[in-house]
Amino acid sequence: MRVATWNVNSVLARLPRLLPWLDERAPDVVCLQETKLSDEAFADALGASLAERGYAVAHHGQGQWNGVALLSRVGLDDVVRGLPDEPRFPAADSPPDARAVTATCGGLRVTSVYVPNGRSPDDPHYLYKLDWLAALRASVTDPATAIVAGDMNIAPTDDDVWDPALFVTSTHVTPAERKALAELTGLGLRDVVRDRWPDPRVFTYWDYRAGRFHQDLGMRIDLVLAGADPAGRVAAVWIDRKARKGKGPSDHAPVIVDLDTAPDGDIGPVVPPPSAPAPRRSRS
DNA sequence: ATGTCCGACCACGTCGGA
Repeated sequence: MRVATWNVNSVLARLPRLLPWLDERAPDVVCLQETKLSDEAFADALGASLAERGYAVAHHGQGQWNGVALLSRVGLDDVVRGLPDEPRFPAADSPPDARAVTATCGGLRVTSVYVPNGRSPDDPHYLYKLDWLAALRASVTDPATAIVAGDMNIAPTDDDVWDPALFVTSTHVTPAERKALAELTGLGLRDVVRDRWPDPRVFTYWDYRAGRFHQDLGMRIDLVLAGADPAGRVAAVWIDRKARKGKGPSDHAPVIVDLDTAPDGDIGPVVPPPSAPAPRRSRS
């Protein structure tokens, strides 16, 4: 089962990249962030194309900003939009941002998250970010079968930033944010990209400006956090840098995780074992 | 400081957000 997360920075602007990417990578479960559409507009723009490809969809959108979605072709059940008791910004009676959507897909409880940016450590939005992370942690009730994936807007360590010195006064790297993330992973969630790729300079986001992608000056802020069950079945993990290249990319690259099928589980298509004989090709 | 992109809007340029 292939699980992916991608901050698309407007799903409408990214349609010419998203649909070919789905066809090429064939993920079974996709967490999208920053769709920037209402639920109605998302259904109008993508409903038919996704149904054609076999995806069930749970979109949680608000229009101009934010917006998250889950696409799945291994089941999509018990959808929950938002987080229980999620904080609101700028005031407690403001409408909630569309930043999380959860469903059961292929036997896993998957949440697509778009953590608040924080803007700067002295901004009220930063405190909102910390509160939101606490609500996210509280929402994970069964860590063993959970996957929390998306744009965390936190670089877990200095190895996840192209130049830590430039970020000392910035959000994304502060001890409080990293502590909030550590408390989330402390539930028993593995950062599976870091497990697989322990060296520095493994990035998922590069600013559009100043040729940052070309120079590989990025950050790793898009994470796949996996509970014991999925983490124990990780077969492959990579950051799909190809999707960041070419014409009209998002500023984020997708993160892709392949899970082996459990021996007795009903969690999706079975991958043929490597020993299976290759299909004979007819010459014509 | 800031070489870009995105969506909105009393829209054809400017602005907030990232």
